[in-house]
Amino acid sequence: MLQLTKRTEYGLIALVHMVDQDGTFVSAREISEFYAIPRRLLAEVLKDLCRASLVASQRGASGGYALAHAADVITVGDVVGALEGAPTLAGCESAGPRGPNGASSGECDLEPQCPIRSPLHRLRESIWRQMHATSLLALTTSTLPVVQPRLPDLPANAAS
Amino acid sequence: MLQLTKRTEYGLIALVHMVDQDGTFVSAREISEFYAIPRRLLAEVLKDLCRASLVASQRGASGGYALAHAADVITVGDVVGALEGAPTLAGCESAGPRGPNGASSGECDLEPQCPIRSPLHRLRESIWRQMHATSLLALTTSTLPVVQPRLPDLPANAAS
DNA sequence: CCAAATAGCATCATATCAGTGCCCTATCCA
DNA sequence: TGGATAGGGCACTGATATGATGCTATTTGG
Repeated sequence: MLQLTKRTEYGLIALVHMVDQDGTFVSAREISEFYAIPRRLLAEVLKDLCRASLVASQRGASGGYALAHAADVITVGDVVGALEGAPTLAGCESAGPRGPNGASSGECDLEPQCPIRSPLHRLRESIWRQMHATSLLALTTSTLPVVQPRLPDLPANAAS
Repeated sequence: MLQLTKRTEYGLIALVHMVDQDGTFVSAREISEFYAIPRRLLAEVLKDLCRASLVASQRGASGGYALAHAADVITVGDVVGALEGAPTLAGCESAGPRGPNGASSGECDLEPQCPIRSPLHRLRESIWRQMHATSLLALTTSTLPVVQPRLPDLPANAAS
């Protein structure tokens, strides 16, 4: 559906929240109450982020979570990858190992040949790159561009 | 889940197939057999593409579908928009009308404030732009770059 | 008239996801 | 030392979207 899951959304919000509380451990309950996010669900998300070493956890009373790295190091791509895996766009490219030329060597479910596998690969990687070029710091400082390199203007041939 | 639906995948394949059969009407059955795509599902997809004026349909025997525009005019963004609507990334930005500055004026489900709405908007629009910059022609000529400007290299911290 | 093909609608099955509950372990503090 | 707080792990349920199919009507060419 080309949409981030609620889990990723919650994870991003929590991480951005931690950017402000620099260094201090924040409890999942505090975040969940502040943003009206279901407690347990947010806890699951933060746990996954902890497993991915994006946040550090502190158990026990007055414990909580804090960023494991600097805010300009953690990227949206990291969060997405940790919470929902790398995007695939088409089912073709699910797990096919890619050769040195970047073309997928994996099979496509659609036979005898899938005409969109390779180009969709590049589109996906482009999106993936953008997400990895967007840091938490960029999310907090809304005035800064999210993606460093400028992208081409929207072509006029967009029918939509 | 940040993944195109099967419907979009099938639609793209069908459209690319039509690029080769330039002008000639191709039946849904032919395409479905050639690529082993479920007949009925492909028919539904093509019907939606016809409603979106991306393809022209010819009813009756020896009928079928053909591109309604040139292959370099129809873009992946058009197909995605027609088959699954514009991507939203976060639930925040579902249908909020955007002001002249590009910032969403819509409400976010998460209160009192959603810290990721605006930046995610830009990310989404960037992805959206890429899709609209990728034409069917670019999908067929795999040797050409899908997106014009080069993007930064993928960081090594990509999970999975 | 018949066969082929689209148009439209309704339906079923399934995978994913959102959300919750229960129990355990760890830590702080009185 | 015990209680309260907070994370860790797991399993489970319900909702939603999607994949896939079936049936019927309508159109068109031979």
